[in-house]
Amino acid sequence: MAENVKKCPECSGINLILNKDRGEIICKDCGLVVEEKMIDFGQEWREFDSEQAASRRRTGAPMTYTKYDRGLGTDVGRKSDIYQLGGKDRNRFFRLRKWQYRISTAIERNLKLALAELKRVSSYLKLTKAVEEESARIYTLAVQRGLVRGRSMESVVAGALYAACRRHEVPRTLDELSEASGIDKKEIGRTYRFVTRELGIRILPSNPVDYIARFATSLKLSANTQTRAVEILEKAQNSELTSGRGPTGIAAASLYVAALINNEKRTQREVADVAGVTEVTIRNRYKELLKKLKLDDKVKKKRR
DNA sequence: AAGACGAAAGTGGTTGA
DNA sequence: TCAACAACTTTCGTCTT
Repeated sequence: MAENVKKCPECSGINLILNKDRGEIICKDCGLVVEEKMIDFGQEWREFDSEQAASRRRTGAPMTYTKYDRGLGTDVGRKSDIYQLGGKDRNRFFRLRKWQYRISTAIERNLKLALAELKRVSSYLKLTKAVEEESARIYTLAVQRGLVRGRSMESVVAGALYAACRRHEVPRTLDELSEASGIDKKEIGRTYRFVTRELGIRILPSNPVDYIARFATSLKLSANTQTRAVEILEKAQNSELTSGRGPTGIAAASLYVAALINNEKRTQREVADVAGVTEVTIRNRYKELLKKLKLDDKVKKKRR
C-alpha cells in the first residue's frame, strides 16, 4: 500500500495535486510540476450491468482531428461497383470519382503533412491531448477555408497551437512556440490573429495567474512564494493594474516581488529570462505594484 | 563587479478618422 | 490608408551593494 503512494521527486512530499484540465500534477509542498503531459484514461460514467454498458459506451473506431480524415474517410465507390450502372451513370460515376479525388487529395495531402508537424511541436511542448485535438480542429478549419494560402503551413500550425493553448488556459508564450516550431515569433502572432479572426474564435486575454506555476518551477521557487505571488497578482487585478499590460510581465513582476518578500531573491535578469520579458518591464510593473499595493515597507524591511 | 535603476529612442501593433 | 498612440524592448549611463 505504502509504496503505491506517489511522492514528489524533489521534496518527497505526498501532497500531489492533480489538475485534470491542464494534465499537470503539481506538488503542493514545493511547487514542482511533477508531470506535465498526462492522458486521462478514465471514463466519466459508470456502468453496472450489460444493458448500461451497451447504452453508455460510445466508442467505436476512434474519431480524431489529428488523423487527416478523422479516421472516417469516404470514397466514391470502387471500380467493382460500376457493373451495376448503365452507360450514363457510368460516366457520371467516373466524373464524381475524379473530382472527389482531386479535392480530397489537395486538402488531405496538406493535412497529412501539417498534422505530423503539429504533433511534433505539441509533443515538444508537452501539451495535453485535448489541446492537440483543439489545435488540429482549428487547423483543419483553416485549411478548409483556404486560409493557409499565402502563408507557410508551419506558421499556421503554430498559430493554431497557440490559439488552442490560450483556449485551454495553459498558455505558452510566443517565444516558446517559436522555439518549438522554428517559426518567427511575429509570424506566429500574425497568423494566430488572422486565423482566429477569420474563424471567429473568441479568446479571452490570457490570465497572468496561468503563468505563475510554470515560471515559479523554472526558477525553483518555493510553493510559499508561489502562493504569495498569486495573492499579489489578485490584488493587482483588483486595483486595475493589469488591464492592457502584457500578462507575462505582470506574472514575472509578481513573482519577483514575492521572492523578495520571502527571502528567496532572484535577480531581475533571471526572472526576466524565464518569463520572456526584459528587466525594464519587470521594473516598471514592480514599481507599480509597490506603489499601488503599499508593499513598500515589507520589501524595504527585508532589504535592511 | 554584478545587479538595480531610469532615461531616451526604437519597434510592431491597434485604433480611429 | 495613414497618423497617433500605448506597451514593450533596446541601449546605455549612473547608482548601490
